[in-house]
Amino acid sequence: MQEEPLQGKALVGGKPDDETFVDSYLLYLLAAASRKASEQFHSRIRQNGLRVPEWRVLAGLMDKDGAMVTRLADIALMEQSRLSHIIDQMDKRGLVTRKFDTDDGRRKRIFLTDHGRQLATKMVAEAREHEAGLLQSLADTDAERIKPVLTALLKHLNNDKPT
Amino acid sequence: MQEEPLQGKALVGGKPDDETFVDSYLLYLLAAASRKASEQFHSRIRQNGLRVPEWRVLAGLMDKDGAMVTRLADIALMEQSRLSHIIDQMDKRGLVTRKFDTDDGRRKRIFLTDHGRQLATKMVAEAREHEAGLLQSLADTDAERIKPVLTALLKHLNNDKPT
DNA sequence: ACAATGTATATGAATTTTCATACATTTTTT
DNA sequence: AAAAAATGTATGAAAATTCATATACATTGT
Repeated sequence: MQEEPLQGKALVGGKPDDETFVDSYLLYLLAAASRKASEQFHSRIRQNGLRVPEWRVLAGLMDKDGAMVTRLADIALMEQSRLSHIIDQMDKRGLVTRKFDTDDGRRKRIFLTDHGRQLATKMVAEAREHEAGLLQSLADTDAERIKPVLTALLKHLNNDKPT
Repeated sequence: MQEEPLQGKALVGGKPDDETFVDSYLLYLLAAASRKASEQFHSRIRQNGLRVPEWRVLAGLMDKDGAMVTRLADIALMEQSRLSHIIDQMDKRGLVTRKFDTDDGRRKRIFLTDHGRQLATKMVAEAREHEAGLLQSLADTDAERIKPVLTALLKHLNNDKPT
């Protein structure tokens, strides 16, 4: 927690583009694009009394209602134990419910409640609306081609699964 | 925390593709691509005794050593207060150091220490290496075109700054 | 020159997230 | 058919992150 004096603007500031790292680093571009693109919508999520991970769970369940925990965690881009905690809370709030899987006693399957589905439906509509605006503002841009590119990347990433 | 019986595979599983939401939702694709693409490298980061946000700080400083806190938080994709906490820890570990800005007494500027720069340099090398592998495995794929597309998207996102 | 307003960072309590592991069940091996 | 290994979920303590706000300095308007 030391504090030294000296050093001002002088030393700081831009390098020539060919010396920068992050701006041309794929994983950074992905993370940055995701964060910056999502910022606005994330605040809409909060305005609806949800946190981002909860929204991801709702959205995931809209596509795969009754998903098992592990699968849902994968879809919702979070760790299993975190999902368990979040399900606890969403269950208490009456948004989702757990049911035993008939075939495999280890599994629980997560379902939207009526209330949950109602909220999810509303949010999906907002999401689509927001996305439309985003995509429209992208028209006539390179970024326009982004969806197929991301889809291809994801497909690729899901194949030769990690080390 | 209720647990009901019944319900198995029967109700679960895939909808036709045109009914799914997340798989065609831009913000989801971005978040998923980012997470899945980064997974492997993130474990490398931890193997080097860093957490992901710390790596982002190091990487950011490689490009903009002496950045002010707010700017660095933006680069490192995190909130200002979080960065402050992280700087505390990195400072204690001797990776970075705070210096007063001569021109504006409110500002602090963050610099890599020698040790920090050494580690950052090593990690950047690893990152580039890892990225090369990723890009290579992408060759002859749509995803190949991803960088320019993301760059365009980011540029766009940074212009008409949020509402 | 002085309020008033705005900006930059730090701080600490509250909340969220992670990490390691426990527990229950299923699958595989012998 | 046991035993061993693997899988699915939950749990709780530890650690990280957020949120609201304090503090300090800068800028603006009068």
